[in-house]
Amino acid sequence: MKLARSFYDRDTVTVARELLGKYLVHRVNDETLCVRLTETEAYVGRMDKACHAYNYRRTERTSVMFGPPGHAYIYFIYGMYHCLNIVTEAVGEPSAVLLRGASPVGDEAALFRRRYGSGDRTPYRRKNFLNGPGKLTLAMGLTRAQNGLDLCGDTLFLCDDPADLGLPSVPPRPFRIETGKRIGIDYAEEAIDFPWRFTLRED
DNA sequence: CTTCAGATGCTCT
DNA sequence: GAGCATCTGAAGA
Repeated sequence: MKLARSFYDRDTVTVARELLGKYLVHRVNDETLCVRLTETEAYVGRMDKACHAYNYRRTERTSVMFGPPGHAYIYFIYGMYHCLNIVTEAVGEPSAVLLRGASPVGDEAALFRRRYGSGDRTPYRRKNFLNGPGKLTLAMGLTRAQNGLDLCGDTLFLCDDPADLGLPSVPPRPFRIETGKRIGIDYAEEAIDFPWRFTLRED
């Protein structure tokens, strides 16, 4: 079942935790790219110095976060990577969840091709395949071209069960959530220590 | 396992 | 012009 607008229209930290184990789907041409989310981070513009929209700072880049929840905020970083965020909370409250890690589901070959090209130059590696925000967007074929997309549409969305898409259904297993500090925000002063990074663990 | 440098270009001041 | 919500390969412990 596709996640509804109401799922995203909630407290950002809650959404970040509950996104773990959910499936991200991108339909492009005749391909269905799908991953299971394993790592997220919360960003809240109202009071979080790590957030691009801290203190309600509104620029062309951050404008999507000010809009309705359940949309994609995708930005370009370090000259060569993209990061995908899920916009949360009500209109006017700029906040989002950064998707930092996942595991492949379904057509792994399509994900590998986007991440490593044809494989001629870079060998396909299963290890560390989707454990980073830039890797995730690369494999899922996401760039600024998809910035602002409505996740309640049919192109890019999240769901509870990939079986609805004809993909192999993974039997749900219990997991625990590991909590920690966010990554790569050394400039964020007191917000450096916010425990807003969440990782799915199944031991 | 760890640290480290380099790549590379958009975004905001 | 400075900084960046990153990744990779190389080198060391």
